[in-house]
Amino acid sequence: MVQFNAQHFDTSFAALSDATRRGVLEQLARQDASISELAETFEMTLTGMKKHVSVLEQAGLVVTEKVGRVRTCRLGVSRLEQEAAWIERYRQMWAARFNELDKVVEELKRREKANGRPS
Amino acid sequence: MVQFNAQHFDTSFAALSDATRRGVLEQLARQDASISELAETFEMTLTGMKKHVSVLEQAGLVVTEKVGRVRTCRLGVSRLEQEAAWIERYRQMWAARFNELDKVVEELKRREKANGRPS
DNA sequence: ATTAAACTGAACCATATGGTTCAGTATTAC
DNA sequence: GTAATACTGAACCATATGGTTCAGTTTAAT
Repeated sequence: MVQFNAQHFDTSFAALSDATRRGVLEQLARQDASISELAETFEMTLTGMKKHVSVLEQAGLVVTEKVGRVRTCRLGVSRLEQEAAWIERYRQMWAARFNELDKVVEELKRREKANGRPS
Repeated sequence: MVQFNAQHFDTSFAALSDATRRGVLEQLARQDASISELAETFEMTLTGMKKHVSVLEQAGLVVTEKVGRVRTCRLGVSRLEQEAAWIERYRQMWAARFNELDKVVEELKRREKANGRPS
């Protein structure tokens, strides 16, 4: 079960914080793959890759289905919408903060100019 | 020193994967703060908060300056541009992948319709 | 000159992470 | 029926993470 509370961000950002897992996402974007195939691509044991896939699955970034003896992995429903939104909000706050600084700097320049002029 | 190689994503996504650290970023977006102030907000020891700030600093999300005995923390230069770009690229691959599926579904529908019609 | 405040570093702790090996189980191929 | 394939789970390992306490150091206030 994918979570949607505050922990949600913890889970998905953590999932993205590993190069192998980001690589898995890129591979799955091109084509669905089995655990074996992913393990081979990233030169890792099956067990190791299984763990990575589980992490991605927890984050809702990947879904898997086992038919016969092979488990097929595909991109999940999470389009990282909330994560993109969080980052965008941060960027806006960042911008707002620095616009404030710009205003201060402008104000200082204005005053300096006024002082430089003989009263 | 902030890193800009492949590890860069590891570092910054990991930095974002903790609720306290995301909270610190939001607080700093409103106003610069000392370690003490941040520690108080998040009900944590100074030492604990110092560690979080260090993680954010490593990721370039925060810069600090110590004057006198207080270290002031402010938002850093990283505007998460590359991170936002990575996520956007992922979203586009995701979309492309599902458009493909849509095409397949449409094709199936088309054929079904054709078959349903008496030849 | 003392004392208090603000940080810092080392040491410690419990738990998580990223990997492995080894020993299964279930499917498929021969 | 036997053997190979594909995965799975348990156990283990080293290192990282998120937190603490304790013992400093430096700076500011009295």
